Amino acid sequence: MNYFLLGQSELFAGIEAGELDNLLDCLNPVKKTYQKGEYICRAGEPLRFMGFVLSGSVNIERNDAWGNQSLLGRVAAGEVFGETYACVPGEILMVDVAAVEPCEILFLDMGKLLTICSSACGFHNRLIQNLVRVMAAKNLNLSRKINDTAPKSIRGRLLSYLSYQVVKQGGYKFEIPFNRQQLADYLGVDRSAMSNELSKMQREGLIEYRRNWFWVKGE
Amino acid sequence: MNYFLLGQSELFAGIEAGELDNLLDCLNPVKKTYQKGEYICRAGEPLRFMGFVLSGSVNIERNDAWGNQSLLGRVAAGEVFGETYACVPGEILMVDVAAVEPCEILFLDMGKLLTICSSACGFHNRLIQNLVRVMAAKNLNLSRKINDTAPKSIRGRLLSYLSYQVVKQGGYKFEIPFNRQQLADYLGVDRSAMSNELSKMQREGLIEYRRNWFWVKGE
DNA sequence: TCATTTCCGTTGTTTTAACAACATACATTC
DNA sequence: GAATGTATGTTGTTAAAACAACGGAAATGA
Repeated sequence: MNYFLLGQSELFAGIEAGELDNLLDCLNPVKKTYQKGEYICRAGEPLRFMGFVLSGSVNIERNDAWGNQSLLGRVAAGEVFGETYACVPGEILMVDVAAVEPCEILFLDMGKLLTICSSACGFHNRLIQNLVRVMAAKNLNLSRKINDTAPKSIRGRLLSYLSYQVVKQGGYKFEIPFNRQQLADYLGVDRSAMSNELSKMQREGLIEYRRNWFWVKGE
Repeated sequence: MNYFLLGQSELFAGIEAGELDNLLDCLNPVKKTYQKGEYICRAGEPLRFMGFVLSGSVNIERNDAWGNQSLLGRVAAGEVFGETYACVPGEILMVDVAAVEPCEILFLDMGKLLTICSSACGFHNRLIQNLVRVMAAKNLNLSRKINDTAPKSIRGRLLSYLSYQVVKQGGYKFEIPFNRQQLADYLGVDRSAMSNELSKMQREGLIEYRRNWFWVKGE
């Protein structure tokens, strides 16, 4: 097990390496590996475990009955997915989870995780607090996506997304983690129309960009 | 304090009346009252406490700089709001919280809530598990809103919303909790255009409706 | 019951984004 | 470095939603 990654992760933050063994014994996780492009979970299935990405990264996607795809987010190594569904018994997955690259996933039983196991593993409490923070952060990401898609115009959505990137990345020049098609999916707009709008915004001097690098011009 | 409501709520579910006193002593909550239309929290503020609605109900709204309003949801008595923000120190509110009617709010300190207080209040663990489930449920609601606004067409959004109501309310005839303007805000579309689309769908025999009552016709 | 207000549906116009099709730039591989 | 494939940008057309304005129905309150 990669203890360094675990220690670095949000979920296991603040738990000492010595305690991790106890904790993992208590949680009894299952490790699985996946190929690039392989589906880890499919919409419609129930989910009893939460997933912790040990290596690689996964996409959270929604593919509706008519073939429209919407990229909801990406989960990198050290991050988790499915914790929400795993908390609500009987709830079925609304999204697909797919491996972007080869990856290893650690599946954690939510029932065991939420049950304090007497004194055997002293850091169990800490784990739960971390989980709550992780869920809160994820919640905020969802809220952010809602904000970014709330404006009716493509420009409004782009400005919402880019403004937040300025704050998040702490500067007016930054790199975004999406290509055009993915950004368009995230914002719920047509790619070419979005490219068009980006061009206009650049001509008007609002922004400059080159591939994935953006420069938002002042206030 | 209304112990009956507390016992009925998700957050305090499974905690006996006798234990509630200990628990509340430990949490040391603050109670405030608000008038109809009054803002309980404003976007841009940080939030150190989570809110528990003792009576009345509140709207979660987003009002952007250009005056566009988007209704994100409603929180009724016995439900909570702001728990996400309260979990992430330094995070500022992206939304406004407004009283729909006169209401009483109990503010709970998240720091105290997440810290297990030795053996004094035995149901503290239960409270935390409840909180996690509440956050998960809220998370799913956000996901649902994202799903409902993912389709590009008004009809697609309506079908997404109505299909879920069928599942949620367990039947093809149901009442929705929004008026037309609020539903349009929730779906992120124009009210009159939505009315128009509803008419079309009724003419085509997909649905029937009368005010807030809807009847979704078959599969 | 009447007056007032709020809510809902309809229509026509305008704006905007989706869509399709193509051109160009970039990256990758051999 | 040539060839291929992928990503991005551009343009014109079409479809759809936003918008504005209004009429009528239903709820509300005196």
